[in-house]
Amino acid sequence: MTEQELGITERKEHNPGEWYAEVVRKAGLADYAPMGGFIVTRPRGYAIWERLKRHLDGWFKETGVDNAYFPMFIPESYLEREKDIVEGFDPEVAWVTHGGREELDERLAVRPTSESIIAPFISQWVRSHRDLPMRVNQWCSVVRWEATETKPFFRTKEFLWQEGHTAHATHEDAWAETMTRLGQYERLYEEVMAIPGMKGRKPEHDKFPGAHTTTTIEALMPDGKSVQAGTSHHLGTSFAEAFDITYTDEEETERTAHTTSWGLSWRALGALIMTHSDDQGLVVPPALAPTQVVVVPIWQEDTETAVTEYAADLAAELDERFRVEYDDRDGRNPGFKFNEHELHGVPLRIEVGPNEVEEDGATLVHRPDGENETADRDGIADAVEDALETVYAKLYAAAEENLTENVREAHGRGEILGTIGRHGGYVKTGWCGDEACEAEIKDEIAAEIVMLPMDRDEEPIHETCGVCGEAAVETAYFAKSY
RNA sequence: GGGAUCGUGGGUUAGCUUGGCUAUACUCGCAGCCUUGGGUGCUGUGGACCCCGGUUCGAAUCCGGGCGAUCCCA
Repeated sequence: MTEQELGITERKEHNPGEWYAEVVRKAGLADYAPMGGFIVTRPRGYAIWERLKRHLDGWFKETGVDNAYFPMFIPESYLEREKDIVEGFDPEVAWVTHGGREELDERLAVRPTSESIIAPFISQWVRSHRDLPMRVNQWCSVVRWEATETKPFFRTKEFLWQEGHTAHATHEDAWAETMTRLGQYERLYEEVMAIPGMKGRKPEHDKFPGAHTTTTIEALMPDGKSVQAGTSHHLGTSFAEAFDITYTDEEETERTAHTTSWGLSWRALGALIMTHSDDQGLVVPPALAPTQVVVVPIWQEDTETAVTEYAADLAAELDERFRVEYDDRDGRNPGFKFNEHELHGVPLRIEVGPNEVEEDGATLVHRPDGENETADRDGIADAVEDALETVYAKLYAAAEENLTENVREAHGRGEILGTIGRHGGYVKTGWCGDEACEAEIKDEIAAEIVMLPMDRDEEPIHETCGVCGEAAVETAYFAKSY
């Protein structure tokens, strides 16, 4: 009874939607805001976002990206300069029409994305080929007034993200940039979040408005749905033309630049929660956990002094290398503390009682599976380091297994529908390139083409389209998605 | 886009069919006591009927609308 009130009551396997909502609330990550579709990100949730951000931002800076900040409002006339952007985002733009009591002469869009406010400045800043490549990134929030249902972190009307915008001399340079950023997103997912991803292209009809190519990294959730985990767009020259981003080359000829943009949002948090967490609550890989290690002292009246001194000393030593919490709260028994730290997703728990003091050791317990190990007091920090690596490895292995077991091949309408319906996951099949063939699957089972192979010239796995039977031009990956 | 379920202290909830006294219980917070190998016990105390309108002598309960949440289908 008590357990049901404080902990997670829904089972991940039976009711993933409700389970997810419970983890988000009870692990203290977010609350619902008074306006539908908005959330309040609580310190525990924001701390994870900050760590994600720190990793990615570091890699950006190492690879020539500078941070900047642009206004959150975009004049309507700016937004209209690239017609695809207008059409693509029109239904979900929030507008500011008044400043105080005064109606504005020109209404202002709350940025749904910032190409149209950043590009005009890149245009001013780029004069010669020596100014290229030009790279700016901003960490900010954007607003998209989605009509669809919202879910904390996965889909909210306002969300936090980073958006990078670059200009390059050649198509090839821009392509290299696009792939560099996609690679960094993949690295973030794999190394930091312990989630394997698959890289690919979006089909024509699902590209970013106006883009030459939209690339994506997709991650598979345990309920069989795919998440677009990050995107990187080669924008070609359409934005440069619309916003006049030109440069003078070595021969003093004026040329149009090639631009890119790329973004990763707090949807990554949603994917993280959904992937690793369980019926006990949140599970977070060590690299992201606000608290990596919790030390819980366990004593009886006559052992109190010995145990607490030993445990406090141990915690202090570990604190030099890890993010450590020493949980010496009075009036809470160990069981309570264990449950609470499991709910909060602390990757490693260290139990210290009379037995450990006696043996000059410590008991290390892994969050993902409750596995115990004993470590010597000497060299405890190295043992903790190893244990944290083991925790990461366990999480990655489980996620990787889920992915590899859920990429299947199918051919023919019934087989595609049946395979997705029965197992979820990805189904690859030949595709003729016609959107209508995707629509046919989508209408039936709400699965769509989430990805095409990165290499345009790759031979399709089947000679004919899995839906209509015409000649296939490429391989399509169908999946249900968030 | 269509359908279903739901909204009561911070959390979980009883009461609603058949309108009626100070709105139930657990948990939680605070003060104090107790003390620890998987959600310990005791005392005191704090805190709620999603919003607007309607019916009525009287609405948490009935009716209408709105907002919000979850799930299923397209």
